[in-house]
Amino acid sequence: MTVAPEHEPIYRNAVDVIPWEELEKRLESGRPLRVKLGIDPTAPDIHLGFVVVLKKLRAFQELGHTAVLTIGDYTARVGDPSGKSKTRPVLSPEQIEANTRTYLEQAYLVLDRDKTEVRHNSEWLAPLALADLIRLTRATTVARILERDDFSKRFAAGDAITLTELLYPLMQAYDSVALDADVELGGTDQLYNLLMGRHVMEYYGKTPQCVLTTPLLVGTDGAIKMSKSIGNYIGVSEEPKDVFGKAMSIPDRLMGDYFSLVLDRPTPEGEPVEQKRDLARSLVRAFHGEEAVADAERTFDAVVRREIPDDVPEVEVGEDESVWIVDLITRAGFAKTNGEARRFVRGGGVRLAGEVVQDERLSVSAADLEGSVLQVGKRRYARVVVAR
RNA sequence: GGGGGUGUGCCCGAGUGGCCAAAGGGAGCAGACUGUAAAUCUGCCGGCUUCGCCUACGGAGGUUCGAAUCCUCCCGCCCCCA
Repeated sequence: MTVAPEHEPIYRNAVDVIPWEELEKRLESGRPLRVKLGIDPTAPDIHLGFVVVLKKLRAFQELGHTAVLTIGDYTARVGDPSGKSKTRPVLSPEQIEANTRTYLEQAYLVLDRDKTEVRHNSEWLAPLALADLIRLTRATTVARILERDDFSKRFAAGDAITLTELLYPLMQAYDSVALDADVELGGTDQLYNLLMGRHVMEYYGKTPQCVLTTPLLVGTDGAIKMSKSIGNYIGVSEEPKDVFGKAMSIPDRLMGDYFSLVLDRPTPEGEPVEQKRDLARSLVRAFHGEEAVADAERTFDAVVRREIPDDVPEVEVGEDESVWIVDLITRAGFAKTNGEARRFVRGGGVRLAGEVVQDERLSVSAADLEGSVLQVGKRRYARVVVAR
């Protein structure tokens, strides 16, 4: 069996396609496939790492298939205890709903709204009775669950694994049963869960879904996969200037990944800096439109040249105050504690009106401060305004 | 149900009565260099208007002039047996 050329966008960059012959057969059948992608509404924003798999879903849509975006509202309510011993805070229905809303809005930056079916897994998980759950648990065995890499590692390391966590793959798999998924997409870290979907569908007498995984995008730190909690992410709804700046801070060696996985085009020829500018512009364009590009780039250049950007945030001081420099830094939100602010000054990282502040005890009257720009570190600025 | 182990700063991890705000490493932040890259070097890295004070070594008590270090109880986690 060979792959039809028009299906190339489906397979491009895919890591696992299981079983590919079956997927090919279904693609060939001419019927619109139900392509499932699950998202957990645990954080309010989508970042580039998720865009990778969204793009893949989009590729299916382009070929006329149905994207089934599955919101894990029920699973979010239970609270996924994955990762170490900390139980994640259980989200309230309101938070979940709010997250879902922004999620969808952002997802439609990539997806075709008209070919997207949005479902919530509370729809079928909430009504499950204990007997139903027990039936579901019989679909697999402890050994099978534990063979999964992260579980086996944690088990071997003697870390805690809650029963809820063990149930997670089953719940996700049950989503596929309820949705009659033809294909389920996910990052490579989802492979196990996706395969569980196949297994459980079969157990319920359904035709097992095909599974396709996409690579995990490494974050801006160049070290590990992009994640909100690590802070190495670029969010699709971030300010254009931040998207641009963060893109410029990605290590050179990741250019190829970003072009191919996020922008879906080959890395252009040229110097690394130029490639990166291209990337930065393209990202801003994709999420904020062409008109935001020039401005973001201008701001970036100004910051690099250590000029003061046009739109600096303001710090307010009282009319008659004499303001201590350390306090000013904290008030501007550049330091969480006075101690931290003090350290910035000691380290020579603070400028006021262009002058490096030498003495952490410096105090300046509000009148003298008015209009001056406070700079902390290389690229954080605030303009002092007097409240009257 | 029984037995054993363990709990240190963002993370890992030393420390077993004073010299401990606590070694070392990682992460992070700031500075130099630069392309908001990589590598390297330097400094900082509990709080406080800081030559001092306060809070801290799972929690609560206790012993002591003095405890992260010793004792008691409690809690969490892990392992083994049942």
